[in-house]
Amino acid sequence: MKYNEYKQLDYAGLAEEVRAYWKQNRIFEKSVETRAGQPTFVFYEGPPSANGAPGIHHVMARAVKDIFCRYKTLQGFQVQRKGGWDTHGLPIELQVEKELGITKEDIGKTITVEEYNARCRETVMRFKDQWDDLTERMGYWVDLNNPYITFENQYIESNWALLKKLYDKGYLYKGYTIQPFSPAAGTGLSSHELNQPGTYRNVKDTSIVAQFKIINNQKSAFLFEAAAENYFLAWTTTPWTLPANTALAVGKNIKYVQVQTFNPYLYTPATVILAKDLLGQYFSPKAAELELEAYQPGDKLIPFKVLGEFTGEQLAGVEYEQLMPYVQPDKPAFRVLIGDFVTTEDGTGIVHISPTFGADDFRVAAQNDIPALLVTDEFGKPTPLVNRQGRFVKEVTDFAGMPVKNYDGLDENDKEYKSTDVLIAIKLKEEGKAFRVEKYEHSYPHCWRTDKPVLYYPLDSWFIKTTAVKARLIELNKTINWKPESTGSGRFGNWLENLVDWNLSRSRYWGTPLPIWRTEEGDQEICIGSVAELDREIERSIAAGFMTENPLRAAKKTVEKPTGPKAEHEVNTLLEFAGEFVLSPTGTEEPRAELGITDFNYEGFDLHRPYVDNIVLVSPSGKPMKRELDLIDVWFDSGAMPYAQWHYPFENKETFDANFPADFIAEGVDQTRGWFFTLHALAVMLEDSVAFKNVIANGLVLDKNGNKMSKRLGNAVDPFETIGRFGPDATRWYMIVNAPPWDNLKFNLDGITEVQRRFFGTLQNTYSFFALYANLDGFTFEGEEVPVAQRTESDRWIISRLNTLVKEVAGYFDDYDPTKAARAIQEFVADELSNWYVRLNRKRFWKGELNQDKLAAYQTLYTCLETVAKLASPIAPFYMDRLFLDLTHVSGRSKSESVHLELFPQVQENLIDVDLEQRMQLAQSVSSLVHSLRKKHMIKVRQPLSRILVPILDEKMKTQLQAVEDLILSEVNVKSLQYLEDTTGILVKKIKPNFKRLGQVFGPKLKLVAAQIQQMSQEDIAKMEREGFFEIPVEDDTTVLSREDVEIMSEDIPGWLVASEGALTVALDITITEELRLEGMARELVNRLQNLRKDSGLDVQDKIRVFLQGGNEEVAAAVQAFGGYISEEVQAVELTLVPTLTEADAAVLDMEGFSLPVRLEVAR
RNA sequence: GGGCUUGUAGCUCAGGUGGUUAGAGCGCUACACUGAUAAUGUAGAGGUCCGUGGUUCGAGUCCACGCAGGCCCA
Repeated sequence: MKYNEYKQLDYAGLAEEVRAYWKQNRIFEKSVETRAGQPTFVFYEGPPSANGAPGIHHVMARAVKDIFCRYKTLQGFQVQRKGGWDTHGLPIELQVEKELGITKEDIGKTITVEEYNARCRETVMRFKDQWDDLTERMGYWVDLNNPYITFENQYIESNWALLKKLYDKGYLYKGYTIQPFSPAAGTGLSSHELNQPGTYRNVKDTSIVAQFKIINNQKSAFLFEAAAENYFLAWTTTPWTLPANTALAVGKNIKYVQVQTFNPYLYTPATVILAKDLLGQYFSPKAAELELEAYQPGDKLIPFKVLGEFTGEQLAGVEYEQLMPYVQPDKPAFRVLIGDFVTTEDGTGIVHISPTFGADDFRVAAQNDIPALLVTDEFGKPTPLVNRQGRFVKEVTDFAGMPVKNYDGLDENDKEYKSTDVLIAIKLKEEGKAFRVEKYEHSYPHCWRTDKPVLYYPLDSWFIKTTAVKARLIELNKTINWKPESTGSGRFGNWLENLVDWNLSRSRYWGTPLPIWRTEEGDQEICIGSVAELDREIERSIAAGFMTENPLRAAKKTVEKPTGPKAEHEVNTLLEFAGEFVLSPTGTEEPRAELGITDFNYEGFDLHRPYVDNIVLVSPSGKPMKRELDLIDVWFDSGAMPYAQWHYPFENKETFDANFPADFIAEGVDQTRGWFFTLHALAVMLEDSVAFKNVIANGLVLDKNGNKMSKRLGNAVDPFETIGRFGPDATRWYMIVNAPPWDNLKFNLDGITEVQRRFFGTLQNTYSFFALYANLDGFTFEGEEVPVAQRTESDRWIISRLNTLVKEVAGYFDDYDPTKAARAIQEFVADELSNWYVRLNRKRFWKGELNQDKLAAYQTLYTCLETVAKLASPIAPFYMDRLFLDLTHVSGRSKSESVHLELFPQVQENLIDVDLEQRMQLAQSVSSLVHSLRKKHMIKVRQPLSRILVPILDEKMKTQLQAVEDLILSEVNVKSLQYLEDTTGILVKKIKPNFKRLGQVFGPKLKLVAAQIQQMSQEDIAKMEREGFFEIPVEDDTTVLSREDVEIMSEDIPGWLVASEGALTVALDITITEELRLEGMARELVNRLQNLRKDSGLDVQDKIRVFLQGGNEEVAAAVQAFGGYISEEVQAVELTLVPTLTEADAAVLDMEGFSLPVRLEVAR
């Protein structure tokens, strides 16, 4: 049997062949099956959304996932990889709306929710085929046949079960969030709607800088040392929110000043606090000269005096009196907080906080336990001080019923018109609570439907009370191994530190419905946790007369052909897809009590809107309950994936237990607050556990110039094209070797070419070299292995390096650092295996019979190749599998069908020889220095030289060098190596202070000492070497230097050619004797004859007869002296000098200076 | 605006705990080698280590403040 030989390797074609082989032989499945019963390594697939085409960054992300799953499989773990699809969410809705040319407004009008959702269901899987294709082509092993799909009923049911569990623990509650709200339209607006063109407009509003009176207590005492009355100045462009103020925010590092001055409207003395940077906005420099005492009420210039300066941090916690005391809070408020959103760009550097009317305000208040001001409406429900019509509630007596913006359509140009903001300003001025009132022009959002101003307003929302487990979230996060570490402690850690409750609600259509049914008054509700429970409740509702039939058991319905202004084909598409899931009979007539959960026909109903919305349940007191219309955040879908992918807790309990938590996940760093968080939050709340133990947060894939890839800019790289051109292995290798996955990758196709040449090309060359000669010699690795101890120095060296490599690579993979693993492998293959081991040992492979030495060479090289194939197989799965199989098919050393079914190589510590690795390094350095000397003096390597001289520093160095002496001599073509032991008087030496050591002793005096050392003469150095110490003067004193305080190295040997590298010095004798000259000539002849052999198309094993034309004395002498050597090298059975050769049958060798006719005959 | 992160040769990247001549590969130039040959070796050119301050005998490395790019959040 022969090793496969390749003329020219097509990497992409090879990968396709291997892919087909895997498919045919079910290698992926076997890689999981054969590990049954072994410890599991759990991996979670973060589900991609298939509503867009995959990009090159997905290749990156998935390569990272794949590498560790393959690696752990090699380590003997069973690694199940269930694929998944994320199918809900706003992007899908927006895409559908764009395609149909509709807006959210049309849903329920020109298109039914049913049709709309059918369209979403179709759209979301549109690119599934492309995704599956890429997955296979790039070699990402994941189970595509049984993926979890978030829109399936079972998945939704699992979500419901989890929500119910949270509900039962009291973690699910209804509250509010601050959202854009249009009182004129009576509806909330999405950020998408707010981003419509024309919604933001420049308007002139009344802005107020209000004075908040500081309470004198322990916290604020430092302010009252200088003044008896102090006020905070806070600016707002929405004065209508001032009655709802409950706090003020300052910037932690912003500087604030305390300023004594006068109120400009009442002319009363006032000491105010504001940001130092903004002092100039409120106080004229011209007034700085004025005396406070000279101030007369009504003076245009108001004098001021800075009394003190503080940071925001010092002001935090200071309390003040409520500005407009209409409504009282239910817990302590009116305090200064630190807010990261505070700036000194405008205003006063102090921000007024009204938790009901600002998103920042709400968040910072919640984090600091500051209440919002609320009143109770006629239904007993808490409401803010402004109602849903945009008017003040009656409790705000002075302004009761007034619209906070001009919702009555009054003419604002009318002289009599006064906005509510202006009325508030007037009141504050009168009370001495306004420091400045002025018109302010800014950009403010307006409702795209009514053109009226939008308010930021609290809207009902369902929350998961993540803050209740905040401490535990933080604690458990510390047990997670984050790559890079900073994402876990920094970005994710900080996020947890500033945690707010998880807002679950989404006012949309295509997603998992919130399974909560409520009475109209909200006094009774039920959270449904399963289809069975819903079924029971429906039956109760039917009994109570609220429903007539149970859709979970209903007969098949068909979708009515929609009417309306839609294109015919769209209607058909809708019908087509609707048909796949519309209700069909369950076929069961059993009484409901007997219905087991799995008895439901999950294809027979749909848990999406609108079907669930049509279900009306009955409350314990007999009232109807309707579903809360919200959908839940899609992030819940993906965070629930550890449970829902198995339809847990309804099925697969054992599978779930065996696969929770994950050992490893990997996604983009942008998932920090997305998937990483929702996985973590749900696991902590539901299981009091982490959801994953190791996580790689990978960076972005940018174009080669570091710009984001986008279709619009046309710089996006097509993954199919790239893989088709370079093959998946080089693509993956490039991505991994170039930069750690968590750094952004500047993706450059040239880089793949380079990787292909440098790594794959070199490895393939090495394999081809091996295969060529192994086939000739019939080497199949049969019989005994030559004991490593009996192999050559270089064999043992490469085997030692190989084992070191195995250890390193396993360490890097274990540490989730694939880049270091790839770099180590690449360096080994290119520099050590190919450019040193193979180069030095070439002759052993093609010279002579298959003796033990040759066998050892084959075995060594084979072992290296096979081991490299295993080590690199997680990263380059196709190529390495082919390499592995090409080797093992002949050797039979493994019967595995694939390298991916193998076990990772075990390091053999006893084969690692550090001394040997060191001396080979020495050999490489010496050779490199000799090469460099030859180069400098234009002496070809073919010209033998007589000797090298190496000054040795100690005995060990000598022994080390002696062991590799032959290697060096043959590599550099020199006859002998001499060791120079007593160097005194021969070597010129250089001395250098050991700064690290001396620095610690002398500190500031180091410079003096160093100067003294550098002035030491050759005699001084010799004395120091002899006696082991040396005295030098330092200032008035002397100090004794020991041998360790300095470094001494050779610099020159007079009369020799010298080169040095660090402490190593090499001298070369370049005298060329007659003998050497003839040998050089012989080598030239060998070289020319070899070329001729090759040019004549001879096979490497052909024997020849050589006839050289006589007449040249040099040639004659060389043949005379080295005929045997020449014959052996060129495999000549005869080497003869003949008087004349006719031009017809002779070739002419160019011998640099003369021509030499020659005739070759193949000897049969 | 905030949090996190990156910035070292033309390009891609290394540079534990501070130590005086800052490295590698690619690319470029020159030379050599030639039974691995679309390979290989040797040498050379190429650096304000993003900037400014500071700590230190000594800073690419530590600290502060900036600048530029990126991500997330607002």
